Amino acid sequence: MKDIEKDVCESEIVHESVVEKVRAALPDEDTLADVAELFKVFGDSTRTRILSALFEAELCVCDIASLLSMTKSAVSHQLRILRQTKVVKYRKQGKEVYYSLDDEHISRIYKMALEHLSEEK
Amino acid sequence: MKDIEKDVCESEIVHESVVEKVRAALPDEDTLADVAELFKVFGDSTRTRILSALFEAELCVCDIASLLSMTKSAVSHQLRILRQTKVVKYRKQGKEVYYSLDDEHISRIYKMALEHLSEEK
DNA sequence: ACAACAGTTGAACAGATATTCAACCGTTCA
DNA sequence: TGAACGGTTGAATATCTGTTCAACTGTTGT
Repeated sequence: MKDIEKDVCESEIVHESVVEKVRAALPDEDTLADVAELFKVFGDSTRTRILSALFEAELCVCDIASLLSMTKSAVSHQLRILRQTKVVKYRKQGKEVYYSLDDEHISRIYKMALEHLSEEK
Repeated sequence: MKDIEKDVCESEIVHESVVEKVRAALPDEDTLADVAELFKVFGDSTRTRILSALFEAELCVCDIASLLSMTKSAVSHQLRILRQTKVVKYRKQGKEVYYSLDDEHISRIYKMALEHLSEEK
C-alpha cells in the first residue's frame, strides 16, 4: 500500500535537462539489442573456450570436443550459435567440418577484454 | 545402443598434434571464465542501455529509471551487477546515488562492438 | 518526530539457456 | 550395400537470470 504509481520515479525532480540530452544521444533500441546479443554470444565460458581455441587454429568438431572434454553434440550446439551470429565460419571436407573465426574484430574485442581483466589485477 | 563411450570423440584420428599445440596455447580456465563473465555483463540489453546512458553523463537511479521506463528496483538490481564487476562506480550525495563508468576500457570495448556490427551491414 | 522520497534488498515467478540423450543425415571405405 | 564415423538436430531437463513485488534503510525538510 505504498506506491500506487509504477515506481518508475515518483517525484518530478529527476534531472530533466540532462535526461533529455542523454535520451537524444542514445543509440536506437535495435542497435543496443544487437550489441547485447553480440556480447551474449561471448558471455558463456564454453563459447569463449571454443573461440580461444579457434584463435590458434582451424579445428574440426571432434578436435574441439576432445580439447574441451565435451560431447560432440554439446559443441555442435554452441557452434550453431557462433555460426548464426557470423562469429565463426566453416568448410566441409569429407566427413569433417572445419571451423575458424569469421571476423577480424572478434579477436580484437576478445584481446581487449583480456587486457581489461589483466589491468584490474 | 549406439555409443557406449562418452561421445567426446570415438575415433583416435583427431588431429592430435594440432590439438596439443592449441591446448598448450589456451589461457587457463579461470581466465576464460573471467572473460566470459565480463562479456555476460554486457550481454543484456537493459545493461547495455544503462551503459550507453552513462556513456553520455553521470546519472542517478531515478534518471536511469525514467530514461529507460523501468522501475527503480529493476534498475538497481542491474546496477548492482555492474558495480560488482567494477564496470560502474558511484558516489552518494544526499538521498541520491550517482553512477558513472568506472573504466576506460569499457567504452573502448563497447565502441568496438558497434563498429563490428556496423560493418556487417 | 514524522512524512516523503531515493535507493536497496530478498523472495518469488517467468522466461531464457546449456547440456544430455536419442535419433538422424551424409560421407567414406570395405 | 552396409557398417563406421563425423556431425547435426529436436525434445527434455536442470539451471540460471531478469523483473516484479513488498518491505526496508537512510536522508531531507517541515
